[in-house]
Amino acid sequence: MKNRIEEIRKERGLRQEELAEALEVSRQTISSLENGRYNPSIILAFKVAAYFGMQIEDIFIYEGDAQ
Amino acid sequence: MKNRIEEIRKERGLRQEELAEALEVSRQTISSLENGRYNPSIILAFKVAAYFGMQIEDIFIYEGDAQ
DNA sequence: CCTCCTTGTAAAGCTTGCTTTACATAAAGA
DNA sequence: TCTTTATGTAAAGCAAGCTTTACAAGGAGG
Repeated sequence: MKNRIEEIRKERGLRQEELAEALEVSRQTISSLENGRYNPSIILAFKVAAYFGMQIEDIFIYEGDAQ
Repeated sequence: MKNRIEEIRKERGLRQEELAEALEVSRQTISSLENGRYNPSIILAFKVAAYFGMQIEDIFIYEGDAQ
């Protein structure tokens, strides 16, 4: 799974901490997602998509079985 | 999170076990998802959507913060 | 140089997603 | 009645997502 969180966050001029607060997660969670340390839960993916006003599929890119 | 897995599975004439096999998870996982015992990982949500040829948002319904 | 701001990352711990094994039950058919 | 098929669910255990605390490092500005 790749994701475009960092890209979209920066487009909107947000800091990791601001995004974290808006999504009700820790800053480390945002950092970890942006750097691919783990995948979000589906709940968090929905929150991200809702906050950005986008579809999950436009933010998170599933690349087959591996990862 | 609600989901339409059971509904779509039945539309397509599949047993839980067949769907489980196709998605490479256990039958209990399908049963648990259909009965709302827990939410899927985002990877599994992507697999379900890909298998059904639908968008995640059309199968899984996020209902705000609770659940 | 010093300080602040932003980000990266690690460790420990809790919670949740998923597995295997196992048993129960209802429906359908011989 | 007996058996088979499909489904529900529980328990134990491992893996992954997320938290808090903590520290490191680069860039910008005084």
